Amino acid sequence: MNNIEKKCKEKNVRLTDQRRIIAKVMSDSKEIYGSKDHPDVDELHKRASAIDNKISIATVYRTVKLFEEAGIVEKHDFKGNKARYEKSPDEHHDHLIDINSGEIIEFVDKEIEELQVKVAKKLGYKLVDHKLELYGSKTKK
Amino acid sequence: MNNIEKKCKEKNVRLTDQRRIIAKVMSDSKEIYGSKDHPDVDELHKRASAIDNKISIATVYRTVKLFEEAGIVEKHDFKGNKARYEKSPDEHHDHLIDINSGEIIEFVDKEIEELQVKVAKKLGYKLVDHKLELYGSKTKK
DNA sequence: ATACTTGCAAAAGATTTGCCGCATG
DNA sequence: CATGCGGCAAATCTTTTGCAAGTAT
Repeated sequence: MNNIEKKCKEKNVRLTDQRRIIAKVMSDSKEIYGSKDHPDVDELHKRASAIDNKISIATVYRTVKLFEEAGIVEKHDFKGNKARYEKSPDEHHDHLIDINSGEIIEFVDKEIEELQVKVAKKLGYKLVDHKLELYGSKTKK
Repeated sequence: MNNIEKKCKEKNVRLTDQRRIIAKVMSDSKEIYGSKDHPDVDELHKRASAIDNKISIATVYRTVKLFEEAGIVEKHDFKGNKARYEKSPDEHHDHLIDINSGEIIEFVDKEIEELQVKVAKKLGYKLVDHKLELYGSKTKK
């Protein structure tokens, strides 16, 4: 039983064949495709279809939304196009997107995290969520 | 002649009646609606229509895209919904969005800015662009 | 048994585009 | 005059939804 299935149990999200498949596809995502992998719904549907070819894209949409609301996966709206998903990481991280290759690098910077809280507080707010995306091009060395 | 019109001249963006109207609406945006104002295309169309009621929404779409590509306005994809626009500020800033009221507060934090460059460099990248959005709720005092 | 899920196709919401007459430089 | 622009409606793309039938607990 993968991580996502466990979380479904915890959160009382009913498991079905389709959801199990989508859970598996998302759980496997990184191992198979590397750290750059943040699939969109189409891609998830493709991968899920390889396991069960009658799964519909509507179900994929419904399932990622369900998982997102349960805090099981994270949705990202990187520049421009469709939403992309990754399973909720154990520790939070942000993303650097290679503007040439599209590759996504995950990173954490404690200092930046702390400063965000501080900035919000200074403005009279409690920080609830944040989004930090860096866009860059590889330094030719 | 407003700021946006000036920039159009500079960048050789041809001015037309419609574009002048949209430029004016965006230039006025802050003065009229306050710092929270980051209108979406519908809203821009509404405001433009008040000046010239035959302006079409397709033109608004085409114009904001044109302005964006010329670096004259900035496009934001805040959580979830449609794109919102503001005229390119003289100095860059980021946004804190009040998750209850939708109000948008602009801020700059030099330290965070510098850390971003540093993080990118550490990962082997030159920082080209970034997006930082804080989502928070007002601290009850 | 009952409430929740799924697949399908249709609908919806946002944005883009083809065409053709019209304006701008 | 030549090139580019604007209006309209149709097209596209992504995501959501109504419905009838099937499934999980």
